[in-house]
Amino acid sequence: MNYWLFKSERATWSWDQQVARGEAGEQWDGVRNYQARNFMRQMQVGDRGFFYHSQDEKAVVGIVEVCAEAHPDSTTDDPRWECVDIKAVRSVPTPVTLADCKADPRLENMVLVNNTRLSVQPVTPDEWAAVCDLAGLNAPA
DNA sequence: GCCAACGTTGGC
DNA sequence: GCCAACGTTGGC
Repeated sequence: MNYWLFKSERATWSWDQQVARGEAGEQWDGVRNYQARNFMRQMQVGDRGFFYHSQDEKAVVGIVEVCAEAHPDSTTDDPRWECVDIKAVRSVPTPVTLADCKADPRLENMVLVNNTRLSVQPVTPDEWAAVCDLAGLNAPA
């Protein structure tokens, strides 16, 4: 199983909206970036991810699970763009802010810290465990 | 609201 | 195939 991080502006698609979709999940559409798309193509059902609010909150607020592998993005006719579906697993007890990540030496190489503009990115198992720790989860989700 | 970083586009 | 111009993202 692999770990990922999904960024969203709350005004565009919020964690509350994601949670409201329940088990059905929602397609992670609108990505128009090759790097981000390529990561989505690597995803498998059951992979886990962090849900991150960019711009205003700048924090990891929830855990999601991939529930459908990459398929054409229905929001465009352009065949280049694909997306996966994700569903909410749980909210985190304590949101982990970008500042928290920058301050933690375990996360100094995290993509979130070093490539601010990438909206879908991989997370290493060690980083996953460290962020879960900061989020107040006793065991990695 | 500004600006830095970065990706994409298009002219040559 | 290079590179300048431009647009977008996202932190501050």
